[in-house]
Amino acid sequence: MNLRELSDHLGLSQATVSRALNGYREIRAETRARVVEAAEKYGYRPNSHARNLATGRARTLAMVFTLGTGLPLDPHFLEFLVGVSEWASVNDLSINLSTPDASREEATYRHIVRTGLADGFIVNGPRVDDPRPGWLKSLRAPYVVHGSTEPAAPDSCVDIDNEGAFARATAHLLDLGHRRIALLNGPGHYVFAAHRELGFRRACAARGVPVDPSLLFATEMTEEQGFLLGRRALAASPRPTAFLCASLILALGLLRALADAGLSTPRDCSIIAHDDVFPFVNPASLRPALTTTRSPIREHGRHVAELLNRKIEASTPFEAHEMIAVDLVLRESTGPAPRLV
Amino acid sequence: MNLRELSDHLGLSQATVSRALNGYREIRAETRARVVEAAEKYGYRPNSHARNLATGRARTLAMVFTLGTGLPLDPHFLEFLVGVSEWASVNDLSINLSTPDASREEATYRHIVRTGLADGFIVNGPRVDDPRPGWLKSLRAPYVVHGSTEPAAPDSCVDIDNEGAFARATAHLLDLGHRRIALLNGPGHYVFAAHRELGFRRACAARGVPVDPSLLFATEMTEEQGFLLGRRALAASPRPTAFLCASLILALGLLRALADAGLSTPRDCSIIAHDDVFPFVNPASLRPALTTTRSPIREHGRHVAELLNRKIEASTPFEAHEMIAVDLVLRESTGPAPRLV
DNA sequence: TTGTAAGCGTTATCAC
DNA sequence: GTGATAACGCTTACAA
Repeated sequence: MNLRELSDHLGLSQATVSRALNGYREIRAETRARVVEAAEKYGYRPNSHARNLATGRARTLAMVFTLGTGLPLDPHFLEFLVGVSEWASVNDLSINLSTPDASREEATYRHIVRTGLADGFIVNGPRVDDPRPGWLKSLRAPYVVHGSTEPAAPDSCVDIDNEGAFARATAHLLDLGHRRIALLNGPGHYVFAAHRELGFRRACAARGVPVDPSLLFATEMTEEQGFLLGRRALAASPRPTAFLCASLILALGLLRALADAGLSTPRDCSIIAHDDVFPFVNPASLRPALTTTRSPIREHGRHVAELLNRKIEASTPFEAHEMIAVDLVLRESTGPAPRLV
Repeated sequence: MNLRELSDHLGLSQATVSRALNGYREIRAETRARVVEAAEKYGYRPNSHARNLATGRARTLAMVFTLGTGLPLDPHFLEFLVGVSEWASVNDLSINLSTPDASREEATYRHIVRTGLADGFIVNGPRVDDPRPGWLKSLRAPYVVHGSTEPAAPDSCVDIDNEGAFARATAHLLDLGHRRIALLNGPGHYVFAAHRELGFRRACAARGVPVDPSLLFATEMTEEQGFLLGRRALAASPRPTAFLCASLILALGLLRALADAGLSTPRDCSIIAHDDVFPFVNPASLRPALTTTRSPIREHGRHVAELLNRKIEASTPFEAHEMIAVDLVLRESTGPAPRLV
């Protein structure tokens, strides 16, 4: 059933039916009701390609996830993606997802713009000196960055206060008397990791506590790395009495390393992990329940989608920086620093 | 740059340019070369909506992931999705992703078909008595199921031999002398879980080993459940001497429960887990390295995409069942059964 | 308030 | 081998 058939049935013109369905003011209420009812009855839905062709819009948001750039395709991305998709569903937009390898990254963006597949882009996992904002600018495509680009860049973005969150977590550990704190951070080429380290250093500096570079780790956020680096950190002497983890997955590995070393938390060693809130690992149910800096990444997705859509619909371009709060949730994995061995 | 502009530049008709670019035979080689070169030079790309409107195809594969149906949105889905997307990218298809809640599930399928957003569907995580194949059939939309639908249903699907894999794993444990084996299975309403239990039971029956129903668990595949159910199973008396886990994530929790109980693997308790191959948890790097039934789920995605595309392009409908092999990878977590306590 | 008609940018069907 | 021209199904001036 297409528009012409429907309008024939109704004895109205295509234009009138189209306007009735699209909520135009000038349509008489009675006519509109008749049209809407008939559309319902026949299950009419406007063909998306025809509509997109006529309006010049794709009603689609694009996410390009480049494989092999060091960003492991982990649950963070999935949760974020779901957030985007939820918002899009509700607002009748589609999601276009592509996963090129690094060599075809730029071509993929250009392809999507040139063919009109999407109206705007979400840039994930901004890297230091990220080329993507530049590409998108020269393609004149709207985009929103999830995370921040360096340094106070003019790109629209939605981010959490990574620096503040890690400074606060660090301060909490310092308050508890910890002086040797290890940081299990994300990969160094990501902006968020740099910001977290900044927060860590800032809190330490504020108390005059020196930072031991050998306790700073930048790594992929896998269980395995959590275990390996945790073990390495614990071999230091004196060993750290507390850990800050950039992700719950890392913390899982760290817990294993601690158990392996016969250390108990929080008696021998405190832990704070950043929790992006995955459905399949709950920090409150771990042993011990983990103290976390918490920010549901799915919600970030909704915010990003909403902002991107605003940019797409904006008659005059604008940039916006949205900052999402991070909670520090105290549970059982943090306690007073032990005497050093 | 659109087709008209390009053909004007070339002094050719739109029809000729279009045909040259689409590889039609009748175009003179020289003409084609000239056209291709110009298209390259001006960065011409056919507008996807116009093309889709003209051809009646969307060149898009749809994945509908319904939230809150008990399928946790876990890394399995993401890895699978990447596989689909990789294949799609290479073959110049798009992915349309939506995540309705359960109440809008059927409407979402209908919406996508009616609006022509996609040419075919991938059905994930088939459930017992799954309504989706029925919906898609009545919508006359091509689809491929990832997994099997009950029982030997006529739906096209790509699946692994869940029953065979778990039978083989169970047999291996029985060979090692284990007689009390606990099964940490996925949620009962999924077909794959039913098949795995079948394999388990078949192997036990073949040796005349009775199955203790209190050692059979059907659960969401989270770390937490692995821990809780592992703990519960270990409290039985006599306790199980081996575990079969439906996922590596469950095994992670189980390992925690074992450590908690002061049990060592494989001395006190053997483990075999099913490994879908995630980038962020590597069974070979766990302590002990886990014996697994292994089947990279990303590869499933590629197979499903390829089969779905064949169905979409088929002039005459057909059904195909593709079975992917599962490896049993022996590592350190399986050993002879201990004397029961 | 409704109808007419001109796009939107392709592909496909004819002629030549 | 190439060129007109008619779809494809919708939106949107412009007319009435």
